[in-house]
Amino acid sequence: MGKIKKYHQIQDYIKKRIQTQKYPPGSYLPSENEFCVQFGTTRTTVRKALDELLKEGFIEKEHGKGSKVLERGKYLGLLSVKGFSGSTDYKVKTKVTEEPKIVEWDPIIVFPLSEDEKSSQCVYFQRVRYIDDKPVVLENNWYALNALEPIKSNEFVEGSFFKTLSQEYLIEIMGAEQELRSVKASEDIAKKLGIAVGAPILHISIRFRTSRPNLNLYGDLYCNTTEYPIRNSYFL
Amino acid sequence: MGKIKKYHQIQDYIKKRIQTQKYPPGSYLPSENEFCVQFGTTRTTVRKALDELLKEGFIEKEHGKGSKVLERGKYLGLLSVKGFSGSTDYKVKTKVTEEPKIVEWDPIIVFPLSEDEKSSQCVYFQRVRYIDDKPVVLENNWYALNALEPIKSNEFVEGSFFKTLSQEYLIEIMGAEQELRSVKASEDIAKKLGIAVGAPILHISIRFRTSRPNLNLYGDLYCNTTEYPIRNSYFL
DNA sequence: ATATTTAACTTGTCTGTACAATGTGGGTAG
DNA sequence: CTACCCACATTGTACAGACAAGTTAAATAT
Repeated sequence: MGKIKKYHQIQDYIKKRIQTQKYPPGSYLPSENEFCVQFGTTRTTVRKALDELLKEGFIEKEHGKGSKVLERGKYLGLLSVKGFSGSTDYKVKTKVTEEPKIVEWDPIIVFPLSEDEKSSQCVYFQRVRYIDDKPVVLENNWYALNALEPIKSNEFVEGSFFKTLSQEYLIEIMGAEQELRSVKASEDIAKKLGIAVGAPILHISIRFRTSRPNLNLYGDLYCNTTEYPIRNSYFL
Repeated sequence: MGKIKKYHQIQDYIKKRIQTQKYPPGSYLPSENEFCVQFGTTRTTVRKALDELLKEGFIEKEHGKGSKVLERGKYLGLLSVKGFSGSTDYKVKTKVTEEPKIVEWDPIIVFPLSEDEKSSQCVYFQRVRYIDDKPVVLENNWYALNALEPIKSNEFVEGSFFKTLSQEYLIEIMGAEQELRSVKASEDIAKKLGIAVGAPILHISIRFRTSRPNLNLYGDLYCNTTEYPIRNSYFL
């Protein structure tokens, strides 16, 4: 064997089939013994692969039953508007207010760009999130053009940019850094969120790290938290 | 063997020695083979125990060298003031403005209390965090009296409440939920943080889950983010 | 028909072994 | 003295097998 690790091959094989919905969320993977036969290996190695997928949040294991495929993107630790995921209390709608287009980097991004990113132009788009038909979050996004092609918003899988990355490009979010500030709403933001100028607004700057080496996603969010606070939970 | 799992015994043994500083941060654990001899088992089992400690963030492994004890509380996902941990750019000081005392639950806590907690009184204390001698964070904390005795602030290990929990009571933080709001500073808060009334302030409500079954720690924080934004990063 | 038992299948724990890959320090050759 | 090499300790990967524990559905007994 060269440098390729067997458990890593198995892990990637299964991950790819999950991402492309060949193992859809909620379904059970083939049993460990079936994978052993398929890959001509032992349970130790198959279990190592499944353990990795467990840590990455792709599957969950049920003693005596099997390994179940999870809905990816219940992002642990990711900030989300209270009631966003799972809860059906609120109707969340997203409107793309600026179609993805190629522009220069915006100096508003607080994170230092890599040389690779600086040398490239970037793709920018803007969305507004509505809850109960009221605008709550204004979201700006950027990424380097040389790391990922522009994606038209009407090509978004189920209207979601992140789902598109996972299912169409096999790119996963590996982590993120965020900076939070409480600021007064500017005239422009106040107008877009339908609030008074000077009202307290939560400003969040995010850098998402992805599984594609040179691809970072940058976000700049403005949240009206008076009615819907931002939630964040993490475990382990 | 009954129901006790061998790897769990080893895991707990090592964890306890880390918590009580018998394996201090930065040091290396005995090798896997040494643990094998000590516990009369095989490397597979020892490695399983170490894997768990790895996931819990107690150790980190270095190929060819050994397992190094980590400083606990490089809080994955926990909100921290930019530059707080590790960075020596800022001098962070903490002042206890309200000594731990027994009071009734404050209705400001946004999380629902358990029946067990409601039936108990609670311990309350307040601290102010200073960076470069300027007040930046006002922090209120509560926990149920029937889950943990009151701890005097002069008994805090290195002035830290969380270090005290870990080292003196072997209680670890298992996770947390947070709610973030951008609000206007009230008169009281403005005075304590030395800012103007009505200035935008980041209000964070936290519930920490701990390894002690009935113990939750509740926090209510007010942050002046104009100079020092709040940072939050997570990975995996 | 209903309740119980059994068998088959699944994941979880553990033993024992072997070799690969990495890091360290000492010895050797230049 | 320096640079290289080698033996050694450590963690990483993988194999093969055994039994425990939880789940499910079919077979059996009532």
